[in-house]
Amino acid sequence: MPRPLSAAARTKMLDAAQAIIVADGLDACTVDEVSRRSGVAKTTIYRHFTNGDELVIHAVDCMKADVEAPDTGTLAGDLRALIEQYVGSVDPAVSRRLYVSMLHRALDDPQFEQAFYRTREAEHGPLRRVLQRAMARGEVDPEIDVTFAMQFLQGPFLVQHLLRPETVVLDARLDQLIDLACRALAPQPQRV
Amino acid sequence: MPRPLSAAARTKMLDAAQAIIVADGLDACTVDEVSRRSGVAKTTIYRHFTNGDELVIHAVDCMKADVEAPDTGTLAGDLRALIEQYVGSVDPAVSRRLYVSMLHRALDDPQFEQAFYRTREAEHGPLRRVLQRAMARGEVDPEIDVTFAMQFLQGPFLVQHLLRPETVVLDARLDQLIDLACRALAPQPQRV
DNA sequence: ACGTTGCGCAACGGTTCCGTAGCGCAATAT
DNA sequence: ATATTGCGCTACGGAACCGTTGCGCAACGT
Repeated sequence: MPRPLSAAARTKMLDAAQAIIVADGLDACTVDEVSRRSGVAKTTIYRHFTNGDELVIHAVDCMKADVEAPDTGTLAGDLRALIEQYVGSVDPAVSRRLYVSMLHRALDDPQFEQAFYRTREAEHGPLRRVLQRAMARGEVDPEIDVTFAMQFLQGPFLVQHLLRPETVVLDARLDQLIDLACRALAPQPQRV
Repeated sequence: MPRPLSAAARTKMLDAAQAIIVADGLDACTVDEVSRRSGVAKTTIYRHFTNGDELVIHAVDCMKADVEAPDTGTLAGDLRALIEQYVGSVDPAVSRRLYVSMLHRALDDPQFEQAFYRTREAEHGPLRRVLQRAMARGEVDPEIDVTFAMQFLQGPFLVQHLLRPETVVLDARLDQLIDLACRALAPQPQRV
């Protein structure tokens, strides 16, 4: 039985990779830098991962914010709880940086594209559950498709997150935003 | 009076830069590559621009899609017309690539950040005008802030554009999307 | 206890991009 | 007509990454 790869070294380099990503961004997370900051030899890194991208992707995969689907009884309440969980568990600036960098790498690299989708799914799974519950309660127009409603809900927050980083997310507008979204998705009472 | 820099050379290199950006993306638009594909010597490029970034930014600034604010009489109609103009004037794949790359570079470079905002403003200025007209007509709840409504309208399309490139924008969902957005922004008739 | 084998270290070759230098040529302002 | 000066060419030095090699050491399985 061959001697197994050292779990300690693996931990050290993945930890360092994550630290680098948080501190300096995904692009600063190079093999040389991980080696330098972790104390793990570069050769060892290549014994654990076939190339640098694999290392980075593994590190990113371990960084998913775990958000749970709340159940406050109303869609608006659930949305608010979801967002509070989210902004409480990750630094918006770091998250934004990582998001953009992943999106960028995903342009040319299917590996990163899939990793990006995994992260997205982990973050938006709870949203989907919340939404489906709201639909079951009749809070959402039954003609509206779930995926479609998801896009609709994510949209304004994505704009805030990506394009308006200077705006604090949890300001007075949040309620208005949630209110508008719920209003849009609500079943139409009278006409049509 | 010193001999002026050659306008012909400048045109050639800017054209080449744009061609590269469209064909292979912003990251492929390097000084060496522009020199190679334009036939303009690298040294000449540096006589026209202080560094490679300036060249790229100039090229990008000349690539803005010029969209005009339509006036169909209704917010929904204007929105639809705007989107049709947009998808008719730029290749979504190219636009998406450029958008993400600019966003990425803007993370660390204020020059690119400003260039990105300029492009955004050029594209979304018409949207703002359309929206303001709708507000003047009373199609939008007067309590809603313009910038806020902008974010709300852009959001779902940004999601489509950035995250769901496989989805064609002009499918049946477009009407539904516009319908939902208008529904959300409409003045509340009865309660509250 | 022994030998296999992963680990650390240092260095290398390769690639890509940056920005610069030196030189001959040709266009242009006067 | 001539001198100035931008242009093209080739090459260079430097930086950042990548992935690999060779070697001595130490840890782990048998």
